[in-house]
Amino acid sequence: MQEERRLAVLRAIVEDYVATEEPVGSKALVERHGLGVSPATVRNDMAALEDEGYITQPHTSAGRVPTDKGYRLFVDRLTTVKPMSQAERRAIASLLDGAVDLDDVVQRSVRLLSQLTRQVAIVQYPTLSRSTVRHIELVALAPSRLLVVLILSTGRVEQRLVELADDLDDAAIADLRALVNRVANGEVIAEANAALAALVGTDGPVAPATQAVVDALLDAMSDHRSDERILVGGAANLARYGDSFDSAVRPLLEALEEHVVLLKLLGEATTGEPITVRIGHEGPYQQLASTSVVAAGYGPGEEAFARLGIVGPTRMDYPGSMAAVRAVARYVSRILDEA
Amino acid sequence: MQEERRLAVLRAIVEDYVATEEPVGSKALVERHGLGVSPATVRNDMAALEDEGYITQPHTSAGRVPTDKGYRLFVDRLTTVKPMSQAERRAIASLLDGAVDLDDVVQRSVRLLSQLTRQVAIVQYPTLSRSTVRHIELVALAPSRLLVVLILSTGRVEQRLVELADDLDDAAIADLRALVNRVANGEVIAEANAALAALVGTDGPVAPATQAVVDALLDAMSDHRSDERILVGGAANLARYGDSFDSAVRPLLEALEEHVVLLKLLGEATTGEPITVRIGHEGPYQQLASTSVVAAGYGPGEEAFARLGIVGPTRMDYPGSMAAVRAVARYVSRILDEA
DNA sequence: CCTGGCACTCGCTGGGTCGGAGTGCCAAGG
DNA sequence: CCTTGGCACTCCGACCCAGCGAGTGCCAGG
Repeated sequence: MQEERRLAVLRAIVEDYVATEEPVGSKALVERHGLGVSPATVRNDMAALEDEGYITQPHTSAGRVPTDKGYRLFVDRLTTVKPMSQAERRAIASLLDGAVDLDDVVQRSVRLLSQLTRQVAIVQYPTLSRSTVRHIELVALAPSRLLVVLILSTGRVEQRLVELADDLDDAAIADLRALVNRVANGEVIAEANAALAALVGTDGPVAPATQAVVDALLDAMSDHRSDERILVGGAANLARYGDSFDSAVRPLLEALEEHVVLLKLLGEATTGEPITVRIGHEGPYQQLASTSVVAAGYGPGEEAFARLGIVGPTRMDYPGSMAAVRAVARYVSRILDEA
Repeated sequence: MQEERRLAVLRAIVEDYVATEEPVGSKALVERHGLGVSPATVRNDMAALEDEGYITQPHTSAGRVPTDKGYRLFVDRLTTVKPMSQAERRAIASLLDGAVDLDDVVQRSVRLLSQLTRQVAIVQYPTLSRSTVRHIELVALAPSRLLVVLILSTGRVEQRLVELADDLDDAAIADLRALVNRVANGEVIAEANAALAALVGTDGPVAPATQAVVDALLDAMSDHRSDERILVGGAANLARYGDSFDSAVRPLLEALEEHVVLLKLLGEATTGEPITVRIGHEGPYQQLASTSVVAAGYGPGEEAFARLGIVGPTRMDYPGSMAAVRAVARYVSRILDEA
């Protein structure tokens, strides 16, 4: 069955090219992999694969290199996400279990991912949108200064400083605290937002202090920064790119600063598949044509409410990266479940 | 006065080399700077400067390049930190004034510094050690689950989740809250730490809930991570290094991941001078021999309690970098003063 | 002490050669 | 019909070599 062998040849090409970073020729291929056929046969297959657009040669009379389309086929049909070894699982679990709070979980995840895959890792902070209000605290710093602290179910804490026009005594603060907590506690952000807005939106006059505190809360909740926050790590791995500095490292280095771009990369396909792979040109960013993204959603329960992943050269170890990303996403989800 | 002219020659060499990134020869020097002497004269001066170790030639019959010692002399004696332009000051002020909390201040500072200097920027989060306890909040998430929130004067918020062996009612929680706040509020971290420790250190039996809460607080306060936290930004500027990828970019990229190393770089000379410059080899890290650090302390009041700065190639615009670092440090200090 | 002149050094550039890896094609064999 | 060995061809990359030019060091004269 020659169709099957052709796919085996493609797989071999991808694996060899990923390993050696050099165009792979027919002779080396039959030697390194036990294909059981002659180089000439492989050459025929390679010609066919090239016709179909799965591989290409950098120049006449050089070996073959996988195209983006070739990687795509490899990822979709020629590989299964290999499970992590027992030791790796333990390492992941022990590192993540030591986290003390949400920020720490995110930081550790980034480090973990970048070390496991030896690529640049990206972890999005859990978005506010699906979390609920756990508690609102008002602290009087001075008679006319109030610290408003918003604690969310994801463990995120937002704070705002409020200057009041007139002084408030403890009882008034307690009343206000009780009021906002009664209205907002346990609600999803959007609901809490609406409820608080309604509180001051009624016709009757509203105490200026209430107004100020509610404003601060609305500001903290609608804070888009939190939705867009991500953490990047492992940039040192870019140093291993070796060649192709201009074509790959430079644009990526620039993209890493643009968190909005990274979010788009991570979030391109939020639905369906548990793990998504974007390869090379498959995306709106021409400058990132030679980089790939492996990402997965994570979050407590079934619903993924934030994403994490890695970014690397198209020439990367996809099975390994996918396994690492999936494993870390699972463990982080579990941690969040427990919290 | 030939001594003076020699220094002028050194200054001209540094400036030209920084601008062109190429060894500078005697002829180009007299043309680009109005030195008023002939190339031959400059050559004599250059020979003398080379004897003294301030400049060197990459190979015979090439132009001269400043040595670390030459940069040092340049920074110490040949340059004054030029004040920022009015427009730049306004830009700094307006960008930093928009910050909503401490994290935001740090993030904006990094962005600002990296944009102003076009180098990699590093900002250390204010250390806990000199901040005071503003408020401690206890939130009952469930009868046996308590969220402990520690709010510090610097605006930092630490939180810990505490699982209690037995349930606590609201009154008990209120009592406990009042107790820890009475003991710790307004105290410097170290004092609060001691006071809290004393609370459970006495001979008499202590309620397990109190013990658990105090443990969580002590943990949060002694948290060394906070002392070591820094934010890095502007790594994309590394792409401009162009040449010397292996010698400069790679080790620096690796160092950027090692926050401990960065802290050492930033903190090397905490005292004395308002702004410190480490040039090339002047430090324990051989791999960073071709990078320089410009850093300054910042903090409310007179005392600097954290540092910020930039990292770049030894071949950098020192006057500009120093001006930017100093300006940002001042503005951040002012912001913290107000908060 | 500065300056013009002069011989010298040495890295960089461009052209030309050569070897080797790899290909495509073809004819023969299973 | 697929596979295989053979063979001519292509083309990259390494190597060598010469010429150029920027820059230097030194010296003698002002």
